Amino acid sequence: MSPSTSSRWCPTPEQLMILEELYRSGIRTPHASQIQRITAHLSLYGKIEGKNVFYWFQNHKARDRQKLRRKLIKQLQQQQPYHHHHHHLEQPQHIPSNYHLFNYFDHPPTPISGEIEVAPQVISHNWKPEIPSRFKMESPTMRMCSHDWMMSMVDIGLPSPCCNRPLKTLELFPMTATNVKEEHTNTSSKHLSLPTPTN
Amino acid sequence: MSPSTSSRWCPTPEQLMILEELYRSGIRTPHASQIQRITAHLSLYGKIEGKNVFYWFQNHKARDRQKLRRKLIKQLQQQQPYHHHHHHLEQPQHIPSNYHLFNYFDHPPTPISGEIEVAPQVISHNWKPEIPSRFKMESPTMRMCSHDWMMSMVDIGLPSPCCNRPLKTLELFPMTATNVKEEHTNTSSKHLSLPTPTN
DNA sequence: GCAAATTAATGATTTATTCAAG
DNA sequence: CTTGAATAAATCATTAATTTGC
Repeated sequence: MSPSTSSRWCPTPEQLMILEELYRSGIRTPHASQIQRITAHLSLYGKIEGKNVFYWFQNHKARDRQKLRRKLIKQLQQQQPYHHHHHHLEQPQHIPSNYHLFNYFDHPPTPISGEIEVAPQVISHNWKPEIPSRFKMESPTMRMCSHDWMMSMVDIGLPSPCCNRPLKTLELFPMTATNVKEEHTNTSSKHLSLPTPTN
Repeated sequence: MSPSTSSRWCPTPEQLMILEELYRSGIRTPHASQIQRITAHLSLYGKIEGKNVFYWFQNHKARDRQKLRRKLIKQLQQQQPYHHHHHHLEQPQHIPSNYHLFNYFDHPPTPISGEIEVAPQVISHNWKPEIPSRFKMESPTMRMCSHDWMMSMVDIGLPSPCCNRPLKTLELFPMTATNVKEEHTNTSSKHLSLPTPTN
């Protein structure tokens, strides 16, 4: 392939440095006007289009998050193997039956005073956990498979027919493989591409 | 930090996933019986109490709404940053934030009326992605030095005046409207590494 | 040293999900 | 109930790094 007909943008070191500096400064998903300016200034250092800037931030953010997610999963899995579920654990710890009153009062006894709790949000998106086999089907409360359990919960939660969302089959529990389905090696479909791009 | 010394609940990935699945399925404010059951099942995966479940739903719902609200406000506000200092390269072209969608909207302009067109996915693999000319930048003439320019970009990107540098430990305020507060790894660049000057 | 072969990074696309407006 | 807008996740595809045999 001729170098003049490169099919995708190849950032120059200066462009990359500036993009990373912007990212480091907090920009994650720039909008149209920002993309426009960034593109204009980065074009001083080489050929670039707005879509390149857009894609760069998308990918960088996603892969940053992916990295962090993987790190956290590893940490959490190595930290505590979570002993229990031995005997009568199906007794939950002391739910005062006035919990429903919280819904009315909406004032927790220990007020979370405005600050943002980070922990759930950090790892709040999809990820594929790896459940050791000893956690699979042992406890008496796990007789129901979790999909069924979830369905029953949703059933209770939605007595009125307001949410008929199809509830696409999300894999809550990976079946057997201890594979965190990342690192997808792209040896799957390597058919040759068309020879002459119309550039 | 050891989990035994942790003063607050730290959800395991399994717990978090199940909670999010329940949330996605429509549960927003579970009542006492639901909380009880959810807690019972989640306790298979780690230490948890009913109040954790309760608070999780409260917080998740609130932050979901907050995120949406801020996103909408932001994207409305970012339509007018055009009265900055000097803008002789400002083009009236409107770059939407979703560049990728333009492949759908743009390339098959329905040449044949009255016939169902072939689904774009069928032919999209060998499609030569060329952004229409209205997205292409003209050669910029702005010569602001990159530091000042970067600051202005960050200014736009950060409506909150409190964070203009990466906080290493904990970030209480979201920098952009829609991001999840993950921390970045600064060493992702292979071509250049910036020695983090602003400290 | 060098290319061919292989692997890792990353740019570019597609798909799915969300909320809310119509 | 449908659709629009936005974007995150997943995937595809190409380039760069690197490994390997010579």
